[in-house]
Amino acid sequence: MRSTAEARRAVLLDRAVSVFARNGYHATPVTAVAAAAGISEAYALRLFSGKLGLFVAAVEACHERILATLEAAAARAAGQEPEKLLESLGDAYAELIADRDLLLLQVHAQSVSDVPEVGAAVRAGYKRLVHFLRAAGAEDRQIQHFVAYGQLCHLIVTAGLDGVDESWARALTDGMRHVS
Amino acid sequence: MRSTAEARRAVLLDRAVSVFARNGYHATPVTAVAAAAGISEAYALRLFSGKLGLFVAAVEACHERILATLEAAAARAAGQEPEKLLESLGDAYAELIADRDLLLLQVHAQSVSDVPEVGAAVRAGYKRLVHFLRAAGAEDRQIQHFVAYGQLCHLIVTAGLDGVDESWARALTDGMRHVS
DNA sequence: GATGTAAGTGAGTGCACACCTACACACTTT
DNA sequence: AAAGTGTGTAGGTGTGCACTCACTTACATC
Repeated sequence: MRSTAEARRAVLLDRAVSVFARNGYHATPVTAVAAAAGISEAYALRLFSGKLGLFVAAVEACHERILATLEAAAARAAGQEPEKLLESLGDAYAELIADRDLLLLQVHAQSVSDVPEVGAAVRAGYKRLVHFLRAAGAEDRQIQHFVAYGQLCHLIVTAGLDGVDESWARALTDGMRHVS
Repeated sequence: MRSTAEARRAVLLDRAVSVFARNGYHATPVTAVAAAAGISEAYALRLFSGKLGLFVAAVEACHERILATLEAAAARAAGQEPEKLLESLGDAYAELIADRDLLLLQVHAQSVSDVPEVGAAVRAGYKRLVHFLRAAGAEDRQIQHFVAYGQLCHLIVTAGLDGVDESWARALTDGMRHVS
């Protein structure tokens, strides 16, 4: 027993987020994820009972990490009025543009939402996000605004707009604070 | 000669938008698109020199149709002040939630943007959109807002949020005007 | 009616990939 | 030391799919 299955699952998930983020669900073979985690394809499949299970778990892990980021930012900016807090959270989300992985995976998950299990996971993620923002004191209108601009972040990352130095691209990226 | 190649290409493209919209690039076999257009797979492949060419052409057709929709809305609301005009355009875009196809394909295209040809097509689409909105008199800040909420439409459609009758989902869909 | 050309297809070919089965190893328990 | 249990893998199987090629029609031109 080199390791426990639970521990393997954890590192496999971590790698899965990155690898799936690169090419999406259908375009990444399980071998790629398994190789990144240093285990065999067969074992990876068995640890999550199939490719779909692995992907869904990766999406959930992605949500987990995003929520954690936002919670950390909220804790850091505690005590501010809701307006300022929301802005801090927005900045925190925009910071993820640098990571790319988490935002990319969100987009890939969205595009596979027609698979019931994935769609459910995506909805669950946004449900949690909305609940979190409400608990932070945000109005529904502000939440909608937050999510809309979050989606804009996704576009910026997937289309690589932050690497385009043209006026039209800057119209979309301006004000989206991130260390580029 | 039942038909000209050009005519075939047109109907094939039309079907391709719908069929690719359903399951995305990697998950839809060319046979499905060809069948929907009533021609053989071999011929479909040859008409667009490969699956990738077909997909990119479909994405471009999608942009074409969206721009046409917006231009029509702009013509309808001509003479209004920019504020009102932008609102009309936003409504027009939200109407597409009913169609689903055009918005779904946008998301799928985004998720395959790591393929250079697709990424270029996606960027070209947004470039045209920004130029159009500028010509309509919109400020960059308004354009960014327009696109952000457009992305929110994409989320609503792909995740099927307009079919979820829960409070958190309504926080995201409220005010997005569309005939549901 | 012979020749040319463009439209259109059926039947492959090869490959990538998800999943399975049988087996091997490590470590524990009695 | 024998048996049991959980970790891990090598290799095989079947299938789905993009792409090719040889071939057949439909029409045009002379």
